Amino acid sequence: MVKNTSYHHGNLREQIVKTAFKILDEESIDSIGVRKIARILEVAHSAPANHFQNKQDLLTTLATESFRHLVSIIDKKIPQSRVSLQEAIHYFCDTILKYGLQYPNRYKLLWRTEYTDDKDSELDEAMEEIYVRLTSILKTHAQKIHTDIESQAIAFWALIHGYVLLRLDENLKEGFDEVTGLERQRAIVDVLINGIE
Amino acid sequence: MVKNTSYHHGNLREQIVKTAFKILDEESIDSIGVRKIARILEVAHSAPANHFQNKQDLLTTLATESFRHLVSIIDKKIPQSRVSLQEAIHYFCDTILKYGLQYPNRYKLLWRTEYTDDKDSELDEAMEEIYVRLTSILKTHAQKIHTDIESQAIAFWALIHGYVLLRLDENLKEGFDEVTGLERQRAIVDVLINGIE
DNA sequence: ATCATATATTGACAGTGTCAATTTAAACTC
DNA sequence: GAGTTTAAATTGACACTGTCAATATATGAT
Repeated sequence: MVKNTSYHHGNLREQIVKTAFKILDEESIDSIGVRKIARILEVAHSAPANHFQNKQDLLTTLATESFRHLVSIIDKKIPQSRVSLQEAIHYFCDTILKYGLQYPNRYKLLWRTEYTDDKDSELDEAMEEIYVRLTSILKTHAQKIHTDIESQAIAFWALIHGYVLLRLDENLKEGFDEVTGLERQRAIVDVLINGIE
Repeated sequence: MVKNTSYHHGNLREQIVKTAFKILDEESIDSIGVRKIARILEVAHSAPANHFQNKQDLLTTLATESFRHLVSIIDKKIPQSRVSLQEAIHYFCDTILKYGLQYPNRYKLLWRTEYTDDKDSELDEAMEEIYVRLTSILKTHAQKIHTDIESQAIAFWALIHGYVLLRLDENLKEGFDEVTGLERQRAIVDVLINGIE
């Protein structure tokens, strides 16, 4: 199915990324291995080296693509400026949570810089786009906000980011968060919105 | 120095934990290895197996001890009930951030359940204590808070936890958080306090 | 002093990531 | 179209890793 009679694979790089994502989604970050991927694709254990310098390079590619994917999701139905600040913030936060719940390991990979190459400018720029989306929401409603917009952005980002990770790592002990779905998230985000208005 | 002329090491378990913490603090979670530790302690590569079933078991011990350590720090000068809610919350959050900045890899290990044994009840209980500390602060000032105390607790915890991780993972892009020290943290926590009062 | 137990050793196995040297296929040039 | 260059895949090696089984040794209890 994947095997190709020709010596040259043709689109091996693409297949490697695809397989790596599959392992990432079905298992974990640490389950990703270059030899394992090569075995799955029925190719020599060292074949991936032609397309990725090393494992970190591969993970950096996964992170960069994931960032772009997430940004594209956000942009798909980004609220117009006429909606309320609350609506816009909730849209942003809901999208992040939804993505995290759907792709837990991708979400973790996005922010764990020890796995990726911190000198990679493409990754840097892809990540930056997330912050741009959030700050632009706050800026369009700046008239409602008193004081420092940067602190507000960091506050919202820390809140939603922390909550998503707590959910993904199952750090909210039993009974501590039996409210599922988006309800809890809406509640805590509302507290913060209440704090800035 | 570590080497002991006797066949039996005497306190090998203790030494393993100590060495593991050293590697954790100076390098990373993934740098911890049972063979590596054995090499450092000049014992056979399989000696640690007598004290820890496997690597996960060792990491679970590190996490449990770290939780207890963190709780002991919190308890050392936990504010009395007479201080303001704001003071009490700031004390809690500052302590968490300070610990995270001092022991970044321990902090990460605490919440990354994929490294530890999620069936370990000791670890569970040690973690639970953190939440107990936070909720008790909110409860002693319950009169000032309107609505759902659980959501408030989760909101604060998500905010501080998220902020600490953003700092540790260096996810706050350049210029996005040039305010160092506790200043930024105080600012975002104040926003949330403002939201609940 | 003997025996049981706890602890440490040795050796093996299947993995891993990353090199270097080699072979093959495709692409480009004359 | 033939010859050469270049890209991509292969093979083999190296030094690691965690874990298991079999063995050896020392300690503590009887």
